[in-house]
Amino acid sequence: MTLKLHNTLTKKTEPFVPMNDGKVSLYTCGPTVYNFLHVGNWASYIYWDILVRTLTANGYNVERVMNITDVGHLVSDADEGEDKLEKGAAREGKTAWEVAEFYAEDFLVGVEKLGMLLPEHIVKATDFIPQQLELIRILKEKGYTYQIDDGIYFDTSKFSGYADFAGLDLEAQKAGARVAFNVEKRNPSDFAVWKFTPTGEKRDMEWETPADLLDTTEMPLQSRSVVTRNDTLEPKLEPTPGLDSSLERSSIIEGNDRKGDQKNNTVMGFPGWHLECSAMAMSILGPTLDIHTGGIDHIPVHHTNEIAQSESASGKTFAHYWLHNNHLKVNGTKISKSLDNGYTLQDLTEHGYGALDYRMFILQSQYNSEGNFTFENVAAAKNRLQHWRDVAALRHQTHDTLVDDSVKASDDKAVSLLATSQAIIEALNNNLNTPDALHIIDQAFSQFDGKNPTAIHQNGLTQVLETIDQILGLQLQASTPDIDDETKQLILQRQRAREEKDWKKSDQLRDELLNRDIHIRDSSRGPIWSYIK
RNA sequence: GGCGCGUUGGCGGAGCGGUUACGCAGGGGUCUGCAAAACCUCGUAGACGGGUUCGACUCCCGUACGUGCCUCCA
Repeated sequence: MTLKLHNTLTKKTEPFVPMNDGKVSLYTCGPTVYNFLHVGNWASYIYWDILVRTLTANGYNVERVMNITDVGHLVSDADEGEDKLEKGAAREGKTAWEVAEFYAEDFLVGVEKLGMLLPEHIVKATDFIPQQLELIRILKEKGYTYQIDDGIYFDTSKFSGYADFAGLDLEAQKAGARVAFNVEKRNPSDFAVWKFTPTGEKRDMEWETPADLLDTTEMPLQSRSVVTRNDTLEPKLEPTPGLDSSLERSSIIEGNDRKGDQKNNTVMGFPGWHLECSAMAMSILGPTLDIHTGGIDHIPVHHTNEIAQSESASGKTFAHYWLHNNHLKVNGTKISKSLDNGYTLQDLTEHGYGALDYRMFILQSQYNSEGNFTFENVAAAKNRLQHWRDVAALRHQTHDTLVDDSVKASDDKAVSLLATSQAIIEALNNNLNTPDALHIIDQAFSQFDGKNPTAIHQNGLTQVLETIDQILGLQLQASTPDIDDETKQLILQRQRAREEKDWKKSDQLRDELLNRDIHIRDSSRGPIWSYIK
């Protein structure tokens, strides 16, 4: 069966056909590194890791870019409010650069713990400032941008079909809007590609705005207050006449270290959040991508804007396939700061769950369905994974001096296991149906339950484990190493004691094995060991 | 207020217009030195009301509830 994926662009599940045979270019919206990632963030990256592994299993050579947003992502996706990085810096008494580095590092640690493959390119927004400025330059030359007091904006009315991707009803949204928007914007949906550093504010992260990007006729009046319209509860914020003068405001802050900048007519600024993804994706992978992935929340704003600015600049389709993961809920409700339910990997550890237990939990739902995180549900996943590890440990116990693998090859188990690997891939080819893949594995593993380990075809089992580890990344083999010779001796000694009906000694030895985290169960055909975890 | 999505057994969660999903948890039984495991077995899911159909959990409409975005939180 060929790979089928649900494409947000066409709103259909359709066969995946890449631009170039055997090659796939993929862009994944990465984290904004201003805090620890929570379970919902991680879910997204686990699903896209499965996507990459599935593409690879289908024979594709995947080139993937993931960004790390370390500048410009404002508290609101709509370019209002504070910069998340600068806010994080203030909170922790560090610079934005330090905050970004710390959480970017933590992200990579999490990626490893969760058994994810590293993208070919992990890139920071701050390392692609020239490319972002170049993209603005192209958009400006083509007439898609305009400048207002606080930045350079993209005029969404000039990109026909702006509302199509997300199925937006712009008029209805406008009418229903309950908050202020920057009244200088030509359209409520217009977004900043470059924001000027507000007067009086010293940012850790800011860059010189190239002169050719600025409107020469009307230099940005940095210090003018942003006029906002607010038609709800807040009092009207009408600009006070007289105070709305840039010169007056500027003079108030003359004493700061930006005085020199002013003299040179240098305008400092920083990129808009949407810009970085387009700039990095296109500069590394070219103007058109095979697949672009991200969270479902990005459809109406971030990805809509990415498409608008990318396609306006290049004149080409930005991405053929758009995949979106649904959100994970926690205890039946959404993850939000105010509820303090954004559990981190550290929280999981404190509750006794490992990263791979969490990975298993995530795989139990399909990426485009709404999952529900509870510790009870993670416990269920942990038990399932533990069972799989017990099966994986059987591969160390399949030796039988009288019956080797070649004899067992006639056993039907080997054959059915071979089909299992293919069945797993086919389940994933059906729009990454991970729950179905898990079901197939359970079915295959149920063959081993109650079987004498020496009857198991070792190569067959090892091959299936390899497939599972490759495609689902659950590290079944790495987490179940063979036991050492000394421990094996203890097991043999215990067997002898049991044969002599020396129950006291055999129980003692069992306790000693428990101390080594090895659990023994006495099957009708001899002892079977497994790991305690 | 506007736009959208969802509702499957104790919990999680798929496929499918007519045949067991599966997992976790739980009940009963067999086996066993004990323990554990294993094996057998049980619970008779599809929010509610209509419609289409020979037949619907699966398609259509409505109602209720939940939830998401538009607005600060992925």
